[in-house]
Amino acid sequence: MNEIAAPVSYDFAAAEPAWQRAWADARCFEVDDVPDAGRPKYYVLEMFPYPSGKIHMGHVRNYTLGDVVARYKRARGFQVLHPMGWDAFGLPAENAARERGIHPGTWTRSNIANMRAELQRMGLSIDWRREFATCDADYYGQQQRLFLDFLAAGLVERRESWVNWDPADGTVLANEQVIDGRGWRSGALVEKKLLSQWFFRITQFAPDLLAALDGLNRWPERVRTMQAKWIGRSEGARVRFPLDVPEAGLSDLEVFTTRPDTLFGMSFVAVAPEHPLAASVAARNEAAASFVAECRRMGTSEAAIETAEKRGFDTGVRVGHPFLPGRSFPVWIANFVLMEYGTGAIFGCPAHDQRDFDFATAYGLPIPPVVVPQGEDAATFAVTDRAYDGPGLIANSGFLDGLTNDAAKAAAIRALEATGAGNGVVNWRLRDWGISRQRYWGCPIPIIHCAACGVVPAPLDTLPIRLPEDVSFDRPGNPLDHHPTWKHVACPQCGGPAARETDTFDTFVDSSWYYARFCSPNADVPVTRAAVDGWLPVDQYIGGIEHAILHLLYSRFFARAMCETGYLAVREPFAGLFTQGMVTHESYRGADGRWLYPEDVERRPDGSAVARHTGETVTVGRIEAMSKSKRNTVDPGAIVGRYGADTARWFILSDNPPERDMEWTEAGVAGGYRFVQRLYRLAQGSAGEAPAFPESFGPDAMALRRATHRTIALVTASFESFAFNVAVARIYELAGAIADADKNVNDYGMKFARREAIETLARLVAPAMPHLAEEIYASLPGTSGLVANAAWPEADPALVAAQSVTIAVQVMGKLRATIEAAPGAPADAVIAAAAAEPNVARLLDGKRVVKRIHVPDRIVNFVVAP
RNA sequence: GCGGGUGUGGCGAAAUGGUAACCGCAUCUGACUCAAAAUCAGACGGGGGCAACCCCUUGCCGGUUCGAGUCCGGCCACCCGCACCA
Repeated sequence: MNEIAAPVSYDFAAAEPAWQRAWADARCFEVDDVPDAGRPKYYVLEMFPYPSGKIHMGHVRNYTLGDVVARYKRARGFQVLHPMGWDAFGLPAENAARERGIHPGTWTRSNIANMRAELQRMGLSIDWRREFATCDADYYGQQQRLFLDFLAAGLVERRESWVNWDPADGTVLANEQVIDGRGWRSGALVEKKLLSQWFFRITQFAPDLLAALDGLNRWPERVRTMQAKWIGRSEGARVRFPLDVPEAGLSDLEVFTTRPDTLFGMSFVAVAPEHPLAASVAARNEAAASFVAECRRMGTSEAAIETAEKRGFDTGVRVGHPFLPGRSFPVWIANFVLMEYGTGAIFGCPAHDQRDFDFATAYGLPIPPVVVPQGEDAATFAVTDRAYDGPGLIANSGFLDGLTNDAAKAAAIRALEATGAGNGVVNWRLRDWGISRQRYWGCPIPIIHCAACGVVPAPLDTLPIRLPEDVSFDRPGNPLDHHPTWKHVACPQCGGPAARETDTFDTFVDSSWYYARFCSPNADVPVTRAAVDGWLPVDQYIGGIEHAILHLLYSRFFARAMCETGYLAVREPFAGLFTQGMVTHESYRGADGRWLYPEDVERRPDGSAVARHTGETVTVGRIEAMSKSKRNTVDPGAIVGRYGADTARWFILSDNPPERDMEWTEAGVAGGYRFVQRLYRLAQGSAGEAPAFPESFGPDAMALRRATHRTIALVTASFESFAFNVAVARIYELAGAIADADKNVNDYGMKFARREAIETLARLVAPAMPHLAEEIYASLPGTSGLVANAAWPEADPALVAAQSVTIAVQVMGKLRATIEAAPGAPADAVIAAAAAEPNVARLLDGKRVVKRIHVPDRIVNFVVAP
């Protein structure tokens, strides 16, 4: 990094804190819990941060984007709710406690203090009075109350279930937190384990969560697609196959299929290793038991990676077939059948399903074809190399013969329903949300377990159930569980000895309703109706794409659940969603292969790089997302210290479109810094006197005024569409136009035009560079108050309208000349002028013009005969 | 495999179906300076031509259109998400 050696005219280090104080003193960004009915509201929210200790560039980008929107909307006359808080529960605090003996609360509070100061240095327009952390008892106590209301409303249930067990963290993970068979945080291989767990019944809302995606037209298409796939609706049938001999207390085996049209092509039935029937067989058959145990070891991990090999175990159990009386089929345990999907059992139709085909081939099972593609003969068609899963006519299928797939599906379902052997159903991929975590640093689940009364909700007047402070992390497992006294309480029902639930909520619960709490953060109920009715939904939510599924789906569920329990009227919490790209940087490695921080590397003009202190040669690696492991991070604090917050914000906005990944470069920041200084210097030229509106303007002054008003219109349009980089380009142009004008006459009209341009510039850059904007605005004569409270500039339509337009002249679609014309000039005159252009006339000479295209103020195109 | 996205100068990029490359970064040249930095001015997709001008160029091939970066069809590459979902 190069030091800025030049004499600095704008002292951002003094100005930025001063303006931040001025905004705080004027309470510019504070709004009421209940918005004014008379003014439009706008709720801007960025995903709140986990208090890891320091902000990173991803935060800077996220909060800069949100702040620009908030300040812009405020200038446009909206009352803007723009809050900030902390997603403060979670495992890192416990890790810090184990590793360094710091209490998780102490660690978290000190991180929050640090990060709050860093965010405040960015000059964000936040109503800090609304700040809270999810580890505040005021917050998580209300969350406990929500849970109890959800429980009473039938939205929560407790059940035994196979869970994903993270042996490294000693906790349960949701399916969504298992990535490639590994814990999303620890990276440890996940095992299957049977535990009693609390579940939010999110599947109740599956149809609504899917259908409502259509209405979220201010969400990125890909996020909606990801959610739709995650919810995973599929139409099919449940089919019951009678067991020849009852097994596991079952007289039949239930299967889900989307292909009831291929029921006559059945070759076998297969159940998941976790299926009760598999357990029952394993109980009396050692070989089956060892197969099941092997599958469990593989868990979701190896299986996901080694997708190829299909393995199974023939249980010896046999089932009948609803359409084929007298026939019987084998029941296998198969490693590719998922207990979590459908009924945990399938019927195998190898001819028309590739997985079943692979399995049947491996174990020598029959492959009877029942769907005949067009052009094939039912008598001779056979499936040999791979399954045929395309369309065709049904054959070898009794009453279904000759039907199309769709007709056969319907007919098969009718037949199943008539005999009671099955029925048509819609199946969902979405699973209920398991929320129990065996951890200390989370919100305690407000439940008491009594030997006599069973599961008893904690009485409302005992909330919040606070975490105990005196906990030890000197042994593995959950400190709440081995706390000497905390969990021992009297049963609220019978008064006998009972124990608190020692599990805490998944931290995704904490972040599923914080947007609602921000509306009335100090209420002694979870939310107050007038506040949430006034402010929700969030008009613009901004954050990373990594939360496209989990956090957003859970929040959508919570809004629905809070509607059902009377807290909200809004079922969709986020009307608009913007997903920003990542911040990337070059990575560097020393000769010995270790990663180097950018601040320790010097780029040479020839493109090579050396270590700043040792001079050793450095290899420049890929440009990738900033990460601690690659050490390609840049500390926002250092950047703000060296260049100021406005420069950092400006560079972030100017570099590229915000939804794309941006590359953080030293040259880019330095460029932003130069513009900050340039703007400041330009503004000095209009200090000192306040010109009144002149009687007339010279041509140069008029040109500058037109540039000013055109810029207002263009920047406004760009802001509306999140095209901040385009807005920046237009602002650069206006700055250039002022500098150009300074070379010309400086009459009275020009003085006015120049001052108007400078003031406009200050207001236009205010959302992006709020401190500099105030500094400039205050230096101009005739201004008063803060830009933060000023209205957005209005473009004068008369000055925006072009005085003359450049019309492209084409011959046969190729550009041959341009002409100037008055806007709206009649077609005849424009075409005549175009034809008179020497270059055009030359090309038209001797040719027959068959068509003259004229698009007003745009283009003339002559089409000539060949 | 399925779904989504992206592909334009050295780089980040711009462009209601209507002058492709605005603006910035980097680079080069000039002014200022003893000198450098900063600042200011200019050049900057490729090729041809003394010039006027001409040709080529938005991943590739084709189509629609007076006109395509933009719309349609088919490929290629890369990125992201999901993935034994029955």
